[in-house]
Amino acid sequence: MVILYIDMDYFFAACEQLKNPELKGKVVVIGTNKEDNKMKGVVQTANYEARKYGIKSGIPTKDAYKLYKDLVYLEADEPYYEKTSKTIMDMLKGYGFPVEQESIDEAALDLGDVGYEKGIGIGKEIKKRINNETNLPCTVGISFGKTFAKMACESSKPDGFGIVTENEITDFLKTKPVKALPGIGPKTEEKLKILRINTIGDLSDSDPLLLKEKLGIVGIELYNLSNGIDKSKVVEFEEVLSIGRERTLNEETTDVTVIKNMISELSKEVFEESAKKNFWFKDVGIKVRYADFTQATKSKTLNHYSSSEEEIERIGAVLIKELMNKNNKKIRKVGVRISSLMKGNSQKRLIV
DNA sequence: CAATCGCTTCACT
DNA sequence: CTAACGAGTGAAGCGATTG
Repeated sequence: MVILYIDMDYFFAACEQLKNPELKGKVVVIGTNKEDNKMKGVVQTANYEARKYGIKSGIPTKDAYKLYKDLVYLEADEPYYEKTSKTIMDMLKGYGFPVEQESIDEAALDLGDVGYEKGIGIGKEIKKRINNETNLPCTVGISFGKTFAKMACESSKPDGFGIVTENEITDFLKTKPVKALPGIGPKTEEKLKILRINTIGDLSDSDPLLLKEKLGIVGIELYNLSNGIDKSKVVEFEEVLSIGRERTLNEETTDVTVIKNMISELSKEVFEESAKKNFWFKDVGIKVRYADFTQATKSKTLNHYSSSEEEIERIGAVLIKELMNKNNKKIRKVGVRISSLMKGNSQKRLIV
């Protein structure tokens, strides 16, 4: 089995540099927020010039300015990135292998049993075509499992090409920090650190039962990966499980009217997104983040599938009221989400 | 006792 | 150097509830 993993390099920033070549060589940051309240947001993508100064995804924008005061801040131009993404994904699908789109700028191809030699040939060609046809840089990874292909890709960035075979996997993994495994973030890293597990090698030498106890099912998957066992599969049609929108308010507040207005706005956006994709939903949920950064959520399962904007908004209003009655802490951010989705085709109009 | 519900936690970019 | 107060999106996990 040969899996090809393609990941665009600093995708949003690269797209912006394509639109405006004058940005090349400059420190560029795409933020999560609009220009007017950019200091309340975080960095979504930073180009490599920015990364040299320690600016990376997830850090507060105001910290990015501390690291480099003359950076170029840009709002995300999602429609443009989506369009570019589609061009790339369509090209990948043209090869006829199963393709899983992992995100807006990542995809995995299952080349089946073509062997590494042919796989590398196809990978090189794809990389070249992406460079030629979009003028954007990307990195390609090849391995015998999706997760390992992703890791091969990650470790070859930027503008690289990484191959890890069955024979090489043990050496490839053993000295890397556990954080290099997809799915291990700060929290899991910390839990493992307490167990004195710092590298993937440590993980492979650890007791799987202990991992299961401390991390649940995830622990077993990590144990397998650390031992060179990658069960992940390329899934062509990954189904969407939920659609949500959340937004930070201009100022922290306990004002019901302000909150309800935001709920309406978000409900509308969620509805539009679901209508565009032709989804019906059976669950509506809301989320708030208080001024102290603690979070709370509340959700309601309907007794039927719905496709009504009014219903999202109405339930959202009820739920937020229940949440606000419980305490009157200031609210910083609210979110609306629908889940238990079903394609609303004429064929299946299920009333439960 | 398995499926569903309601909610929290976590990992990305 | 470390703790910290930063957005938005989504999936997964888990205990409680229910039929």
